[in-house]
Amino acid sequence: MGITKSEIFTEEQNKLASIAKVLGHPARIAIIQHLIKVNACICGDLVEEIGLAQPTISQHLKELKNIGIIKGNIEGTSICYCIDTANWQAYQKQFASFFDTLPKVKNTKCC
Amino acid sequence: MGITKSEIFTEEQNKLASIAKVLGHPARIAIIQHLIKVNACICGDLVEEIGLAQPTISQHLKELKNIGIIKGNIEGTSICYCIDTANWQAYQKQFASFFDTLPKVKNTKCC
DNA sequence: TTTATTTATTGCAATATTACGATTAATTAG
DNA sequence: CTAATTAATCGTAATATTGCAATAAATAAA
Repeated sequence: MGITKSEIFTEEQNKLASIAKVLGHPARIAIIQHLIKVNACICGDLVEEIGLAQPTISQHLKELKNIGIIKGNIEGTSICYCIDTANWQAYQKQFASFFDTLPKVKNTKCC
Repeated sequence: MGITKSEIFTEEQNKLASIAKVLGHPARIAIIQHLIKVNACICGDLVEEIGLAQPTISQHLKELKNIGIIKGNIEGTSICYCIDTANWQAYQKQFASFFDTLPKVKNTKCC
């Protein structure tokens, strides 16, 4: 069906999955890494840097903006994008605590 | 096109994205969380616990196994699944260092 | 060997994603 | 106002994902 049954999962599970999903594309990872590297830049810079068409980069930026991991500021005819630090740190914590839930002790039951 | 241009990205970007992509579905988050909770269990348990059809759970298990975040051990007619601790910790570090690349200082350029 | 149990695979329908050309805003410069 | 610049949106093609019924495979129990 191609449609996720989100209603059978907790809000926490859906939220974490939706963030992971957005991070689940190399172009979006590359966009984030470049934004961190240069602090802030415009869409056209990312088009050059990454090598995808402008509408494609614009679409990826939209998804990153949707979950709030980046934000854009209008500057004349262009839009200056950068990481949304507050949300970044919140997501950092969410992933950290997700990975931290695994006990450090060895499995005994099987595996 | 629905096809990702992986060749224009670094191996690191593709790897991180592919892990995030697998984590980008609430059913797979739920499977992981249940495996951590009960240490190890079989496919049938997850079908009951999560409420998706057996082939669907089996497919999600396959994707989790593909990136090595879980592993399965044959036990009679059933297969005992659990977290692959070594890979788990490797991925934990990868995500941690990804999130850590953002400097803690304030943006000055824009945003 | 037959039956039961458990999981994987196949095949399919519905929907989502990725990518881009063409076009449309929106703003600035002249 | 007009032209130039920049980014968003629209439309569309190709492919991927999600989910499940039906079936197959693999092992254990009788």
